[in-house]
Amino acid sequence: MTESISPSIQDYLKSIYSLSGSGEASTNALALRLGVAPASVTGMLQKLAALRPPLVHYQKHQGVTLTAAGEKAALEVIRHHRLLEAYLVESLGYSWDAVHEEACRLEHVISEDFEQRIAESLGHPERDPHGDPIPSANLSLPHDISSKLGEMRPGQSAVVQRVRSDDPALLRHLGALGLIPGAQVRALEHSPFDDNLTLEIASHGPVVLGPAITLNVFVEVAP
Amino acid sequence: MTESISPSIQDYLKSIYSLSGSGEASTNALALRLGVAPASVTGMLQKLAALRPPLVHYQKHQGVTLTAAGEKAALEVIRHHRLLEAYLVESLGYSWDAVHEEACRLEHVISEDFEQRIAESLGHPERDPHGDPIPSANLSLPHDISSKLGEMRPGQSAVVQRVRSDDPALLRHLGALGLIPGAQVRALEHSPFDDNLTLEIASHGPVVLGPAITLNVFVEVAP
DNA sequence: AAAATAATTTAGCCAAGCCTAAATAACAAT
DNA sequence: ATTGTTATTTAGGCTTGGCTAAATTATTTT
Repeated sequence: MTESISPSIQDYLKSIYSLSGSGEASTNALALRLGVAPASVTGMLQKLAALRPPLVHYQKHQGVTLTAAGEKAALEVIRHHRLLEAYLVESLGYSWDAVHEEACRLEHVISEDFEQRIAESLGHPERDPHGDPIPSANLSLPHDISSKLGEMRPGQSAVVQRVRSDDPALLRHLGALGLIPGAQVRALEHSPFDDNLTLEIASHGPVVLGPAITLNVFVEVAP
Repeated sequence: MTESISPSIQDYLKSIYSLSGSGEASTNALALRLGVAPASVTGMLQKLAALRPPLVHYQKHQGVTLTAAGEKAALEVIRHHRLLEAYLVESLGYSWDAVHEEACRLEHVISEDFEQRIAESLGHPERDPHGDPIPSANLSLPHDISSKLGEMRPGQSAVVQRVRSDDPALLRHLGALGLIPGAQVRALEHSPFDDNLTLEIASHGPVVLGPAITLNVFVEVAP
């Protein structure tokens, strides 16, 4: 029935899933994200499209998107990954900057039984430690209504929803600033040319943040 | 320095370790245990012996044993495996017959950090759910002084130490009998020809057990 | 000791996933 | 429209860890 979906394939599906949020994923972008030569990506895409059932829609030179089967497989891996991240933090005392790598290795090998048990022991959490939503057991995801921190303007208040980064150093930095999911923030000032944002973070001092940070933190702006 | 030790190599080392408890491991025995053709084993053994440092002592037609480096690597994997089995039972509510398969997949991918955290959270256990000793963090193992249940004779009492099996069905059966590590038993009768043993298991009725069982359960006989 | 059997090794092959180098297609700019 | 640039694909190879079939070595039996 379903051809075995190798760890490598799972990684491709994950990457295609996140890159094709905005349209189609390009060969180059995938190669960059996967740390692999573009030619290798082409080869794999051809293979994924030739599987029965196909996991991707692929036509030469036109990027790639997931089929329904591909998306299902991707969401299964993403659920594993995010549940694991939550479990590592909640139950084993990992810090949020150390979980990504471990989850990346574990996500390919845990059983559905394991998945269910950690989900249960965590009380079926809806978000991982970075604020990313965890696909439910039937693989549905809530609609995302957050906007970028960098789009806030002076006077607006918001709650941090999600931090998009796997870089331990950046995550530690954000943690030290208190810029973590749930944090209350208020925009104080915006510099038009460098796009810096001066931000007041509840229970921490005000800070000036560049776009490298503000474009990767997502917030829900207060009404 | 150390060439990367792939999951496949780890499996070979594990198998060589347990098979060479009694002397040297043969190509055929390894093939059988690993579920692989004998020719594949030969190929891998040649490779393991050619690594720098070599992981095995190997000479054509003469079986194989681990080098110091090979044994270290084997014990690391075994520590992972047994700690994981303990963790799955203690912290995630697995039954003892379901942990082997999961641990077999996880053992190759967990980090030293993960290992340390589960060891700590379990209070550095000395045995896994089947009674197998867990190598300590510095990879030492206690000397085993147990004997086979099948060697008990009427009148002797003992405590079950260890059950050697990965077969879920057998483990469930033993669990139902109460024949688990820690159980107190007394030999009532021994049939010389079929080697059956009639055993009284504390808090359970007496049962007659064949050698398929009694040779795979290890006990410490009371003085 | 020779022959039969069993165990092991060699030889040659395959699939998965990666690589580099060369060819081609798409896109942008004059 | 032609040229240059960039993105992508093709072609050919490599490594890992398997496989089968045939050859060889070891062991047992007669």
